[in-house]
Amino acid sequence: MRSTLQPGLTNRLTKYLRVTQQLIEEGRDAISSKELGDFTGINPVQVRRDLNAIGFSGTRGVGYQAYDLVEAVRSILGLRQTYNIALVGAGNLGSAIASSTILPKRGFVIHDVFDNDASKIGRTVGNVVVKHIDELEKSVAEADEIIGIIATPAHSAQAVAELMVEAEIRVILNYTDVLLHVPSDVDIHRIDPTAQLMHTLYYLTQAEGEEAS
Amino acid sequence: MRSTLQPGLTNRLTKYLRVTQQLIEEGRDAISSKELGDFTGINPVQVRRDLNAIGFSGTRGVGYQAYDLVEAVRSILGLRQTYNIALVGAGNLGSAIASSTILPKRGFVIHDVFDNDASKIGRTVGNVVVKHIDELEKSVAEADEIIGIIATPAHSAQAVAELMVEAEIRVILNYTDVLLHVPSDVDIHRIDPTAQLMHTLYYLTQAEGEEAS
DNA sequence: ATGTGTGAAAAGGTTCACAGCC
DNA sequence: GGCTGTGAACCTTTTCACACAT
Repeated sequence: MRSTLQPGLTNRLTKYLRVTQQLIEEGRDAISSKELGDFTGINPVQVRRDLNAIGFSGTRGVGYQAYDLVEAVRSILGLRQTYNIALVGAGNLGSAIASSTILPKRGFVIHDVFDNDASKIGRTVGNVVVKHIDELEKSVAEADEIIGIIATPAHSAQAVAELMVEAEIRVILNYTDVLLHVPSDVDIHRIDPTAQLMHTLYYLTQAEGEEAS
Repeated sequence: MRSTLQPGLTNRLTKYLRVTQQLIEEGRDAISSKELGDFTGINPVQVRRDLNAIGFSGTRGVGYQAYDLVEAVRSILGLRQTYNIALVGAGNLGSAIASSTILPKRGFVIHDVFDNDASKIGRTVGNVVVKHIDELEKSVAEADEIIGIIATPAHSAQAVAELMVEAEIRVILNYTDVLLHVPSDVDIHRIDPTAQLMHTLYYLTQAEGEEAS
């Protein structure tokens, strides 16, 4: 509980956490810095320095104890509680998110799902019953939700974001491709698959131009 | 067409590109480095240095010309062609991805959709007819696809990845939460919303612990 | 042998400060 | 006034090299 960790470090720790959790599910026991590096795209030396920095040690010639590593990282990051999430949009995308196993595995629970389409209200997606968007503020307050997910058509996204801000949501995951305008104390994260594609394709096409050997 | 740009730079350029394209859609004409910084989370000074590095200039007191900026970045990154994509999984998630506007806007076309569920074959998602997964290799070769998206249930993901590798797909976008094991010349990108959440929540909860004023 | 731990050097990013053009 | 352009100091990350434990 000492001073705040650096942004880069915490970001990398979350990556180690996800990879290690998955490897544990595959039945793995010990994990090397090289493996963590391969799966996260982070340099193995950096991995070792990071784990060292949070006071976690491996055994030479073997690697790091997977289960202990997960516990160490979770306790350092303070990720021991679960967070309730408000999801807006009960279409294909919203349904997919609500039934995904990714969120619950990391301590996130889709606690409420909202839509403005009367035909969807009352249906069940994932484990929850879809409510009308008008109930958002009340539900968010009741379930103490600080995270919201926008999975609506693009044209509704800004309006939904404003409702969320009004309801004191602090972090918004935006699955649409519109730029949301919100106060600066609200964190926006856009899920944009093209970001990674563009970056990767640049190197792929570069490499093709250099066929010389 | 000179030497390869640094990874960090290309990565940031894609962010400027996305934000600028969106602002243009909102009718904007000129954009300041501060705005680009706010929407991308990148330091404004860094933004100016980056644009300078690719030889793009703004006008003092005004900012950067949005349309020209998009063109400059696209030509530097070589993102002028369109790429055909093979999408596997025609459930809720696959349908959502196939009908999303994000990909086409950036030059990506969902050209083929596959599933192994007979009841889905022949249906239309987005603009394309769902084919049986057995046709993947042939379709990928015909449409020259080097990008694949996995939007299946988790238990099929590894098998699909292997089919894609077999079909010479080079870049895989993985929407499931399994760790895919593939040869190292294949790029895997996992769409994981929790990465950003965990990182953000760490700072949010830290801040709460420091209520001192 | 294999994989951690760590010093030292180099590269990349961030921040401050300020000059210069609209 | 507003915002770009850039030098200089500083911090973070990457990489090389090698000692050391199992």
